[in-house]
Amino acid sequence: MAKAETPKAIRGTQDMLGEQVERFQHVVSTFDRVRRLYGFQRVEIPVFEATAVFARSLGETTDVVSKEMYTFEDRGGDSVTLRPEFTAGLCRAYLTEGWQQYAPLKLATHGPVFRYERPQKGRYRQFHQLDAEVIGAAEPQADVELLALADQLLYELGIADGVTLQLNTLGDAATRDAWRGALVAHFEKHRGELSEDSLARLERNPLRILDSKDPRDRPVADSAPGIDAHLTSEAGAFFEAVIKGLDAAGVAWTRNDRLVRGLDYYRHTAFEFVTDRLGAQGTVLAGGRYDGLIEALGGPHTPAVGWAAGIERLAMVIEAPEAEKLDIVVAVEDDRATARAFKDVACLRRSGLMVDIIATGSARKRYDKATKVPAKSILSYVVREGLILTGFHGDGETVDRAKRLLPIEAHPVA
RNA sequence: GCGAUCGUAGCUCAAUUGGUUAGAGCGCCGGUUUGUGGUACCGGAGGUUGCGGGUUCAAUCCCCGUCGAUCGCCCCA
Repeated sequence: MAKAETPKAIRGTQDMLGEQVERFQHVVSTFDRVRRLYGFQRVEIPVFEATAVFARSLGETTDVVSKEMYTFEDRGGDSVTLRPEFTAGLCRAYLTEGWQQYAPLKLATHGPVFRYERPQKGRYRQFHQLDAEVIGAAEPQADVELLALADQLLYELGIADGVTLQLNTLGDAATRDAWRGALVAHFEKHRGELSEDSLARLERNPLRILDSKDPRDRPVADSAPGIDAHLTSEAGAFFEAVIKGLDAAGVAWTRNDRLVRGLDYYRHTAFEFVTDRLGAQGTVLAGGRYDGLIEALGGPHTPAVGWAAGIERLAMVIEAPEAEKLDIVVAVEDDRATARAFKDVACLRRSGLMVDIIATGSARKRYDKATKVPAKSILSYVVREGLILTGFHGDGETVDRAKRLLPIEAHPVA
C-alpha cells in the first residue's frame, strides 16, 4: 500500500503550542479581566453569517468583498461568509435578537476571524481578535470609555510604553463630504507628483492617499488640507469632548490628521494604537465610531462605537508570561511501585493538585525526565528491601501539602 | 495578484571553487555510572537534501519549473 500523504495545513492558519499558547492565553485572560472592570458584558455570536451581513457593512469597497472574504455556498444554495470582523455580526444580532431593548449596550467578545489575504508578519488568514463595542450611545463619553478600556488593557499587558494612541476625527457627514472635496481638489492639482497606486486611489478611495507608504506620495499627502478647517461646529464640539475626556481619564494620545477610514459609515472618532515593533503590520488595536452602519443593515439610526485588536499581534509584543507549573511531578523509579504511585496520584489530583506522572521508559532515567518537567516539586518512588519508599524534593509548601494528603509510612511491595 | 529571500534528521544548524558512505548539538529509545539525585559515558533509531526536470564524469551546491515558508507591496473592514 502506498504511504498515505499527510495533508498540509491551510495557508495562513496557525497551530500553537507552548509559549505561543501561553502568550495568547495571557492576552485573552487579561482582556477578559479588564473588560469586566468597565462593565462590558461578554457575548457570543456565530463564526459565520449570511454574506449580506458583511457585504452590506462593507458597502462599495468591492475589492474587499469579492477578494478578501471567505465566502461559500452552503448545501441549500445560500451564500455564507466566515466573519472577517465582529462588528457587523454584533450589529446584526442587535437588530435580530431584540437587543435594542438593552441599549446602550456595552459588549465584549473574542475569537477567530477570517480574511483571504497573503500571510506576513502578524497577518494570517485565520487570526483572532478581541472586540469591544458600545451600541446605542451617541455621546462622546462612550468613545472615551472605550479608549480608556483599550488603554488600560495595553497597560496591563505591559506594552503601553511601546504603543502610541493615534487619534483623529472624521467629522459628521457634512464635514466628511466637504473635506473629501478639498482633498480631491488638492490631489487633482498635484496629479503629476503622485505614484501610480495613488492615482488609482484617487478614483476609488482618495482618502487613502493620505496614509500612502510610497515616498513619492509623502510631500503631496503631507501638504494636503487637514479636516479641521471643514469641521462643523457639532463635529468640532464632539471631538473636543472626546479629547477632554481622554485627558481627564489620563489616556495619552497624539493627533494624527492623516488617519482615515475607507468606509462612509464611519463618523467622528477614529483611532489606532500603533507599535513600531511589528514591521509593516504595526497596528495593534483600531476602531472608531460607526454611526451609519446599523442603518446600512436595515435598522433604525443607531450610533455606535467600537474597536478590535489582533490577539496574535499583541501576543508577539508582550513579554513572555511565566508558564504554569505543575504542583508535583511523580517519578516511578521501580515498576513494583507503579500501582502505589498511581493510587497516590489519583488522590492528589482529586485534592486539587496539578500532578503528572512518569512511569514509562527506562526506570533509572525517570527521575532525570521528571527534573525536566516544569513542576514545583518531585515525588519519587523507589523500592528498598521490599519496601516502597517515597521521597519529596522541591517547593516546601507544595511538599507539605502533599505529605498531609498521602500516607507517609513505607508500604511493602504487594 | 506582484516582488525579494529561503527550503538538509522531530528541532536548531554544518557539509571546502560542484567531488566519493550528507555530519553535529538538542530531543527520542536502550544500556552503563551516580543513588536523595537535574551528572557523565556507550550504543541505537531517524534523510529520496521540499518536489519535478536540466547541465555535468559527478549536484545539497549551478539552471528552469513547481510547491511551501518568511518578509515586503497591493489591500486593510
